[in-house]
Amino acid sequence: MRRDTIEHGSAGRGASGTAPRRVLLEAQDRFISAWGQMGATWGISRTMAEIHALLFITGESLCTDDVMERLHISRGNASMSLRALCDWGIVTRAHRRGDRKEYFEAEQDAWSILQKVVRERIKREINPLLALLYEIRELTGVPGETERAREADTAVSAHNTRMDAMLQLLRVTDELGNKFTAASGEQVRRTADMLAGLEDA
Amino acid sequence: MRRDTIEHGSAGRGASGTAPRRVLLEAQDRFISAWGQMGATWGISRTMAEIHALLFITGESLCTDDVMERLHISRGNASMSLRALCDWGIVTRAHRRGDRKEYFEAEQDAWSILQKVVRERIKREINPLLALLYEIRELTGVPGETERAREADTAVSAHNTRMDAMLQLLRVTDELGNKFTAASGEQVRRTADMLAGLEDA
DNA sequence: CGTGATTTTCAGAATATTCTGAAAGCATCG
DNA sequence: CGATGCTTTCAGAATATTCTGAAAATCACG
Repeated sequence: MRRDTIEHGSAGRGASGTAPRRVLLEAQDRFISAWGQMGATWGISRTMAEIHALLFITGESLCTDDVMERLHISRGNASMSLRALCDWGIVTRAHRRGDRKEYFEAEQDAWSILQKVVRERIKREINPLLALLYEIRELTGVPGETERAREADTAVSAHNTRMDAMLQLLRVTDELGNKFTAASGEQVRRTADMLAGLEDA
Repeated sequence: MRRDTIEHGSAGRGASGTAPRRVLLEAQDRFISAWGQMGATWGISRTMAEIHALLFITGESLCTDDVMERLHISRGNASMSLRALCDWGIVTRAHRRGDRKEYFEAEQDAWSILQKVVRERIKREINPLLALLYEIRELTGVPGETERAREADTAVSAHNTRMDAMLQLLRVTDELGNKFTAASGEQVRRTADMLAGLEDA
């Protein structure tokens, strides 16, 4: 994919912003790239991650055209990606009085972003997987019952052991995720500070 | 992508296996599909995840041809994917005396698989991202120093606050991941059992 | 309603990823 | 060595994903 770096410089005209401003724009661009890259490796479309990065790092509410211009993407792409970000709950729609346009802003609390992403991924990916695995597990005997006939079959019983181990792992992961996403901002903040402290020790 | 379900049935000939065996094969196939699907949504190629699922759920050591046949994939694909799984540390090469072929087997402990995947993803994805973000953070002032000129600039200082929040989140995540991947099997098992218990409460 | 501004949708184009198969590489054995 | 059996590599094909742009839908307001 083509990814051109934007020149926020003095190229051309002299009045293109003060030095701190140029540095800020450059830092934003690099943040956007880094975030986009990360999104891509975790199964989120790069553009979606970039739009999110843009809204987060500028902290402003931007309209579709702002996003299109800054990221060089089409209207359709911007529209669809923004909607998806809203569905994930990490971007919200906003309006300005006397302006028909719709503006978007990103959740500004980093931990809250993570909570929302985790919540959504559990709901969309872990839970359906768990349901499937339970279904598959039952093909080879109900876990509770001790089925004589099947317990005798070494292959089946080994299979069941493996399935049960995987199910436990997913259940625990699911539960841990639920605990985390249910935590209040205060709880998360205190825990994070504690863990951040540990790391220096 | 085309994904055909394999018929492990009595179709055609009568001697195609006992009933438990057919059920086992069906359960394996469905596990493989589910696992492949999950891999795909988490940024791992579907085939790689499927091969891993196959090796895990059968518990056997299989050679390249076994994998090719069961999953209907080409030799090249099988070879590359198996190598990648070995690089991730969740599949190991094995040999049988009097046989030149190479066999592969999957780590059988589910928690250990997760530990290895987490370790690798931290190393490959979180750490480089952290490095990038530190670099970007320094464009707008060194965190420690109180730079008068820049502190005055509201936009820059808000930017720095956001960057610092994101950096803290990633540092804590990284550290948590390291703690988890460093835990012994015994520690993990005890913790998991504890958490599994909590969930029923 | 009618008009103009804005947003959404979606077929087809562009791009990126994954897969194949045949050729090249590498051991091991006779 | 040279043949044999197995593995790896990689260019090009197949497939999946993402993006575009223009048409259709929606909306706000007179």
